[in-house]
Amino acid sequence: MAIKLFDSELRVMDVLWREGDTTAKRIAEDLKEQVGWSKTTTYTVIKKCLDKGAIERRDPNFVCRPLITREQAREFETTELINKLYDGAADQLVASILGRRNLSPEEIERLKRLVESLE
Amino acid sequence: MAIKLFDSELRVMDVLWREGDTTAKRIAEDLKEQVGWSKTTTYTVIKKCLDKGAIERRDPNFVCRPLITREQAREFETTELINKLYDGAADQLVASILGRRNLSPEEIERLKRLVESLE
DNA sequence: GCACCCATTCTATTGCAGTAGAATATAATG
DNA sequence: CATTATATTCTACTGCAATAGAATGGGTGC
Repeated sequence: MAIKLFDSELRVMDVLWREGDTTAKRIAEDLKEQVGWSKTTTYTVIKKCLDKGAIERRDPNFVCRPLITREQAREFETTELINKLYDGAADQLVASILGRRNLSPEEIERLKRLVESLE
Repeated sequence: MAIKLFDSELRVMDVLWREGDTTAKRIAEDLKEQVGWSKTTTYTVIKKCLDKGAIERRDPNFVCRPLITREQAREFETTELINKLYDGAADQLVASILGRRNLSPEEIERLKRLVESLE
């Protein structure tokens, strides 16, 4: 399940992740609204997603269903970043973020609890 | 200090981050070795870095010095990722990594201490 | 001061993501 | 059915990152 999704494809996926199974028509309407895409652009990108197995099509009505979860996409992109800039060490990325001090007190609190819950 | 560095540019920067100030000639040699780049490719990319202020040139000898730190580049790219896939919430990214369970016990231990040291 | 070699710049090519218009198929309507 | 409108596909264009060859410049030994 390691598929690179391009930015345009992520836009389509994002609609599906937020709204669940959705007709192509509806996706096109949403993205027209959200990012001004022509509807043919949306259909083209949907096709790319289908071709690479990121979504599947159900008929009638060209209903699109995501086959990749948001978490999978996150993991893929994050791993890519870690390899590109953090020498492949995930904890370096985490350390870097924690060291930035632009986290809110609430975020810190949540993270503390999260880390403690490990193990 | 918010400059987007492309992958090719990051290769040049990486040499500078690892080795410190370095002549263009030497960078070209390194990257020829490491990634098989033609030396003109390296010079072209160095020029891009110069133009966007990521490095500066000292003469004689075309010595390149990085003006952007590795940490700045990391922060930029990481923020980009967070905005693209994590709804702009840094802690979601951290949570996602922590939840992956491909961290070693040592890493977990280090992170625990790190998080606890936050205020 | 000239010829040669290497350093550097200039200019061009390529590949691909992003975008959408033209063409076609399918569904709705009278 | 025939006609129109809408949904869907096909094909093409564009911009730009990546890469490098050709052209130029500058130093060095003779």
